[in-house]
Amino acid sequence: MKALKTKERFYLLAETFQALGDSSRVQIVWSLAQSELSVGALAEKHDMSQPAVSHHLRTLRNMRLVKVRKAGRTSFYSLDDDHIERILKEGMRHVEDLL
Amino acid sequence: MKALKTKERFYLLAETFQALGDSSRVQIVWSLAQSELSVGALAEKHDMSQPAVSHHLRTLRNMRLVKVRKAGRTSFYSLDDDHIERILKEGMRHVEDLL
DNA sequence: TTGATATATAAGTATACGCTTATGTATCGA
DNA sequence: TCGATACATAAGCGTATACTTATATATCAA
Repeated sequence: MKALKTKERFYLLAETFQALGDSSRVQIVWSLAQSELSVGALAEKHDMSQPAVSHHLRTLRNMRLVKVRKAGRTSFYSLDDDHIERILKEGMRHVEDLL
Repeated sequence: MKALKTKERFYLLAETFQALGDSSRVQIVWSLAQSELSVGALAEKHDMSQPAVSHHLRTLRNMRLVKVRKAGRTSFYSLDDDHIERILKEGMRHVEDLL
């Protein structure tokens, strides 16, 4: 698995950015960069339906941007690794320069 | 223009990542991180049609990820600022961890 | 000016995506 | 066990996006 073709790496890279390329998802990820949150808490915080949040979290999980910790019937989500927050912050710095 | 609403900043952030969230575009941007290139050179390098490349470059220009320098009938593209390359590299580090 | 080159734009089409509504699954409390 | 809670998944719909083909604009060379 180590010797993945260059094209496939770029494909994964694009998929990663695409996962962040939605207003709802990037706000979810931003919230998770501050603290671990449950699905319901995310839905309430961002005024979204529970299925919509769940769907977005699956997209983010697929790209390993977030991870789950299950406790009883509650699923707590958090960022999967340190890269994610750096990508977000660097992206936000770019956006701030646009203003 | 400085006091942009939080929601709008996240919307721009999502648009920025979305611009990078395509396999063709992210490869184009990666190439431009190495050197300035013309539209034709990019089309040849990545085996894409000229209109397709031009269209992608417009998307990237809209988010100020790339900039143009015109010389005669040739348009040379390069990255717009330093954030872009850092976002790419950090994203690639995340992807490498997936392998 | 004429033809060729380099890029940009437009129109049309096929696919992908995000939302809502409805339903399924698992866990807890009584 | 039964009902309620928390989350996940499925289906369906409307919109957005990425490509190709065709055409427009601008510059250079002769």
